[in-house]
Amino acid sequence: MNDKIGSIAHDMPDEGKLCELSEFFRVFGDSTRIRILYALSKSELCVCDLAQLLGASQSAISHQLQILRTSRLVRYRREGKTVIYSLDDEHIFSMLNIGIEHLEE
Amino acid sequence: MNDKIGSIAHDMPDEGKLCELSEFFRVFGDSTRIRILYALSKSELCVCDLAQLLGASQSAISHQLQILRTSRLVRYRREGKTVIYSLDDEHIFSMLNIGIEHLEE
DNA sequence: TGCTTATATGAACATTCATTCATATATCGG
DNA sequence: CCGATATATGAATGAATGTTCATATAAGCA
Repeated sequence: MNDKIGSIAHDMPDEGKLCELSEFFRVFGDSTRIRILYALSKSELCVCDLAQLLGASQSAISHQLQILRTSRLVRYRREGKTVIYSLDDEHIFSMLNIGIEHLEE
Repeated sequence: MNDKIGSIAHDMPDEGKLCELSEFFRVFGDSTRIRILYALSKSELCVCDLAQLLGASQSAISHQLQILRTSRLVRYRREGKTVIYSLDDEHIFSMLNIGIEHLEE
């Protein structure tokens, strides 16, 4: 059984990688951010649309968007006074769907 | 554009569902739990093996396993003095893999 | 230049959460 | 029954985190 542990230990990604992985998942672990991501999976949206849609303050949304930007989960571009956000890649979409599938069992 | 918001609002799952979804993801958002899940994706393991493998205290592992049990991410059975844990379903595995793929870009 | 709207950001506060320590429960061997 | 080993759990503590409030930046318009 020490062999078992040894071989698993050998196959494990290093702690840094698994830490990054948990940080990646943690970003999905907040309902405001999940709702932002879900909304963006339907359409690109500006900050004030998101705030209105989610019934949250502009500041709260902006703070959460910063986290999503830092994690590279969203893209953004400025158009005049507004800034328009969209999902960064399709992994995000499959991620949401796997979660939803899991809950629907 | 109010139409846009309206139709997205209409398509959004209710807040409760999206809250469950974020809670589900939050479970993956801790490096100790991720390492437990990763180890269990290789083989079923008892608590003391997990503790040794991860270099964590028995108590810390036990507390995290309780969270994983509550979220139905792991199964367990008693065998004599030891309790053996394993992954509960294959969604967990695809979940980990999507995360890993995402980081490897 | 001044005013308004849209967005970003820093500080403070309250809450959540992971770990540790101490202790309880459970199983086995003698 | 008693001691040893494996696991679970409650309380306490310190760290991480989401929101709010106030304010800063940026763009458009008169």
